[in-house]
Amino acid sequence: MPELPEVETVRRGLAPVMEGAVIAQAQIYRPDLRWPFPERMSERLTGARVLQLRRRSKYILADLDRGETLLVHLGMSGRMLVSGDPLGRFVHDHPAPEKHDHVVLNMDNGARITFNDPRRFGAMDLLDTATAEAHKLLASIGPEPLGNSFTESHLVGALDSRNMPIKSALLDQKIVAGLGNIYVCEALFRSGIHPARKAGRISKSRVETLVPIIREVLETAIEAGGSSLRDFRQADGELGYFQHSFDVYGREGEPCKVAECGQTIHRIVQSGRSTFYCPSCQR
DNA sequence: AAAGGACCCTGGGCGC
DNA sequence: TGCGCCCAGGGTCCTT
Repeated sequence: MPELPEVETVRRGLAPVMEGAVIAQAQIYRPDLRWPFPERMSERLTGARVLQLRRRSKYILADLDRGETLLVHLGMSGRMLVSGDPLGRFVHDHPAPEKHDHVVLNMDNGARITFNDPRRFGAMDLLDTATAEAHKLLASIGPEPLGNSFTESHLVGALDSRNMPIKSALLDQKIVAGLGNIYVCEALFRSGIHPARKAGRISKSRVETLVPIIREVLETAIEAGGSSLRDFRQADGELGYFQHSFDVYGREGEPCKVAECGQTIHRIVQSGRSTFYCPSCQR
């Protein structure tokens, strides 16, 4: 479910009920997701105050007041559901977990955050806050696309002499953080670049156009996701995803949205994943 | 070092 | 109603 905009939407949904609150009790219903949970995770979380929620790429980072940071990745199907009564009294009841509920954080303000993930490609870990960026999962991730270090010169340099298709290159988190299958397709469509084109053989000026386009695609998606947050129970970001209408993603056989184009959207498979594009608009 | 494929896991949709 | 197949927003690991 989550690319950068959806993860940011989840972070924004969780922040009001988690930041400043204490994890009164952490319930762990299985020993692992993608990897085993860290040692004594429940004890290390229970009683900790959440200082702030951050995001790095598709990871949510919850800095705790004990020098540790909870790292959360949603994988393909992970959700963080908010329930309970965050503005009311402490909720002591512990309803039976629903299917695929793996971790529940009962906050001292009455909010309950449930991590639900059917496919279990998600992950959780606890890291030292001071060295969080050096953590194995974060160390080699490229620049944040909405940050200052994602520049035209960075992207030109990162793609230079790369032999892989531009589609695969933009999915590579070392080149730029946070993009996934949907928004890569959308960004390539808007830039007019064919997804199979070799990354290193695209002209400098065309690569440069990708930078503002990627920013725009992500920012627009975040704004759309934000509108689904009015009901905080939908902090999982799902509405932000598919209520959005994409130009190409998932539109195989449907008409290109460019006026007068007349082509239909095509689907190809690149490194095992679907790519949607307009063969007329993208060269 | 770089590129491509298998693999992790569950569930939904489809054709038969 | 069941079965088998394909597909899905992510990422790591292994092989060339």
